[in-house]
Amino acid sequence: MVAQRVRTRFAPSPTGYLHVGGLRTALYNYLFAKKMKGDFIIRIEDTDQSRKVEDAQQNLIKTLEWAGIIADESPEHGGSFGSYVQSERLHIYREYCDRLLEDKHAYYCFSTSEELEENRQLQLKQGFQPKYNRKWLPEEMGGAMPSSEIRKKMEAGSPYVVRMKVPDYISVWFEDMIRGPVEFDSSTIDDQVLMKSDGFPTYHFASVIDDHLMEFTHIIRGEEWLPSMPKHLLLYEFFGWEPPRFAHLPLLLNPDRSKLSKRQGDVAVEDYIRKGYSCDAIVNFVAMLGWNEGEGTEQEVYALQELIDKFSLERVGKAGAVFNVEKLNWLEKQYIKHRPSADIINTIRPVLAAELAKRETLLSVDVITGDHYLEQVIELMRERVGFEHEFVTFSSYFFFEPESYEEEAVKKRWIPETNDLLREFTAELEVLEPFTAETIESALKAFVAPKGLKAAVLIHPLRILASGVSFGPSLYHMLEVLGREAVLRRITKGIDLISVAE
RNA sequence: GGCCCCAUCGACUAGUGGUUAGGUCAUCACCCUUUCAAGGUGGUAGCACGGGUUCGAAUCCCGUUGGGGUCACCA
Repeated sequence: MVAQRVRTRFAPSPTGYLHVGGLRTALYNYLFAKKMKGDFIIRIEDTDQSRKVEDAQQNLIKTLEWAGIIADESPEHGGSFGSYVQSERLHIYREYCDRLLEDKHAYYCFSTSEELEENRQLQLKQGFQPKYNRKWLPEEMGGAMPSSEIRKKMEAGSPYVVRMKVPDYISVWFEDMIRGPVEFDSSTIDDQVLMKSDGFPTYHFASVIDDHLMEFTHIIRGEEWLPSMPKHLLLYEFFGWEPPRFAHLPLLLNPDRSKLSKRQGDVAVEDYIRKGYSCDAIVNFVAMLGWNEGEGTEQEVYALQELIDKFSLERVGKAGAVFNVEKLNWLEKQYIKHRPSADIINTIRPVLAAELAKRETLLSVDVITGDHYLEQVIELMRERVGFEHEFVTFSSYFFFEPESYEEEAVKKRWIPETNDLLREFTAELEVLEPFTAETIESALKAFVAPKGLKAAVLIHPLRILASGVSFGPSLYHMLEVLGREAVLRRITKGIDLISVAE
């Protein structure tokens, strides 16, 4: 057999936002395809019109692209295997359904949902596993329903579904690329509905047909699909198609080890984007949830291209992984530490603009929105923030006057002489030339030494007056960036306020 | 409940018969230090249990327990 070009897919249903588990599934499909020099495709599974959400499709694709996962073929970009939206392929499913009907691998079923439910309850009460009772299985297929009855219903225009006829007592086997051999007994499988009464196919039917027609070589999906493998395999067999290779990924888990879900934290990728996580960190983090390079590697930080180069399905683990935000936070910090300031400026400028629209600043807007100023703030703060937007929000004193002073810190750092010392030192700052971290530092030390005081008696009050808070970057550098005018203004104002307070 | 999957520190994991069971996050202590971070050093902490196989099991087999998934005209 000639080696085929690898084709993988991510097939979400447009019912809302992109789930982080979905992101990982998409990512692994993408990484595997790219690693194998193949194609990654997005297909939209919208066979349930009732759950369809407006704009979900575009959002899904947009979010994947945000993460750097670009499809080679998709509803948005086209491709030669379209349409990539299942609701636009109804005629195809109809055609293949007819084939199954003709070959006696499927049959019409006119049972109503009430009837089905009644049957289920009855079986439950009798202690049986609930299963479709095959009431409408035709006589010629081994059932009890005469074809005349079926014809009568048809002619009356009664609503129906099409079910697949699962053979009794055969074993279905396949080799999962992650889990190895898995075996099922067909007697535990229900006669799955293939076509719903609204004329739409079910997931199971549509995905098998599309996976074959779109020539996917590998199906990489979540473990929750493992139990429906026999249905899918049987369909391949009915059609005489060779199934692709399958890999079922372990689930992403809540801290309590149940399937990752809302209610126990955020599950939408959009939630994390909104909080300020970068695509670098999210992708890196999610990639490591279930995959690792192995072989004694101690690397934790991987760029997307690096993941592509190193990815392999063999190194995907079998056990579920807890989505641990702590480590994600750490990763985010790693990226912030090393990201070029120009990139950071691009993302924080809008944040700053939004703040500026809300609040007055006494600083020069031209200066504080300029590259030079922002770059200085970034270099002072990059090891102290958890998210990029915190360059603005966490250290707002670089852009706005402090509105209050940390009470505890004032109490701790103020002695009776503090304000007098501050006044005296201010006079020196006024004439200091140039006004740099270096000169401020030596001025302060020279000021304090003859008095037999420690630098700390001024350092802490200065920080509090200049920033409003007791923590932050190097004081001297902070004052330099703020500039003489702002520093003097803040000290003067602060002395007044704090004197009054005492 | 039936079926299926899974099982190394609190979390993510390395480990494929012989290791003082390694790394990262978190946590604790110390160092650095004007604060907060960052960084450095060190520490606490793990092979679910029971049987086999073997000279030797975290590693192989069986069972138990535990966890999870799935049993729709949803995907």
